[in-house]
Amino acid sequence: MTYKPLDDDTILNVSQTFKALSDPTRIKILYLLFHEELSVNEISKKLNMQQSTISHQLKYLKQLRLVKNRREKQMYYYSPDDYHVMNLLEQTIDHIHHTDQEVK
Amino acid sequence: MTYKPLDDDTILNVSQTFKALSDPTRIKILYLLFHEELSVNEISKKLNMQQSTISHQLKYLKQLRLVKNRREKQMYYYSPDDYHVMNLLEQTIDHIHHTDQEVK
DNA sequence: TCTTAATATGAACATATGATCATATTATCA
DNA sequence: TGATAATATGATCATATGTTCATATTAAGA
Repeated sequence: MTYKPLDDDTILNVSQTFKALSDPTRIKILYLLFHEELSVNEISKKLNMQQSTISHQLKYLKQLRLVKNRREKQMYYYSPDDYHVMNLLEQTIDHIHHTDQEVK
Repeated sequence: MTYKPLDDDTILNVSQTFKALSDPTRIKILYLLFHEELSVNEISKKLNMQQSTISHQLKYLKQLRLVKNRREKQMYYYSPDDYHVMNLLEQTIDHIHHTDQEVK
């Protein structure tokens, strides 16, 4: 494999992708959405967190196009919108589950 | 696929893994080491960054066991130590390279 | 139209983070 | 042993980040 320096755009793009997955709240949200489409209120109830917190994080995830939403009456239903990133998350969860936990 | 809430340890572990990959400097270091074993000085010269900065980040990566080192005379040679994480990085770089860059 | 439900938004704040500077540590070799 | 090379470390600082609070926005239904 030949070495080719990464350009700045790529590095920024990669770091943003991983940063999106580096926060516990965002991980929980994505993991929920992985299994079912949910409204903001449903997410905040399931995670027992403030509606505002969830809304802010959903906005963050939407800006990065990791989730999308659709309106139904007064509610917005969110769902994943990036197969590759969801795959990274799934892989990593699986890997950790299959690895001895006492890393410390 | 059945839904099973993530336990706190797993979430922390996952977030730490992605956080390690969320910083441009750490990405550059890991990408260099992906191709060859290097000393601290060599890394700092290749990246044109301060020795102290590199040393701090290597310590961070070593604590997470993403890199290891071996001594040779006064020098420490660093190399990757986590196949799964290096794989995540490689996958993501490849994916971004194969995706249209004009995201925004 | 008034009220309520659902969501979004902006300011504020505390904490986390990454780089830098100065200096310490360690080993090598003359 | 004294000087030098390579690396590590700790303090400091500016910026980034995540949450909260209060409030705005929007749509639906009585």
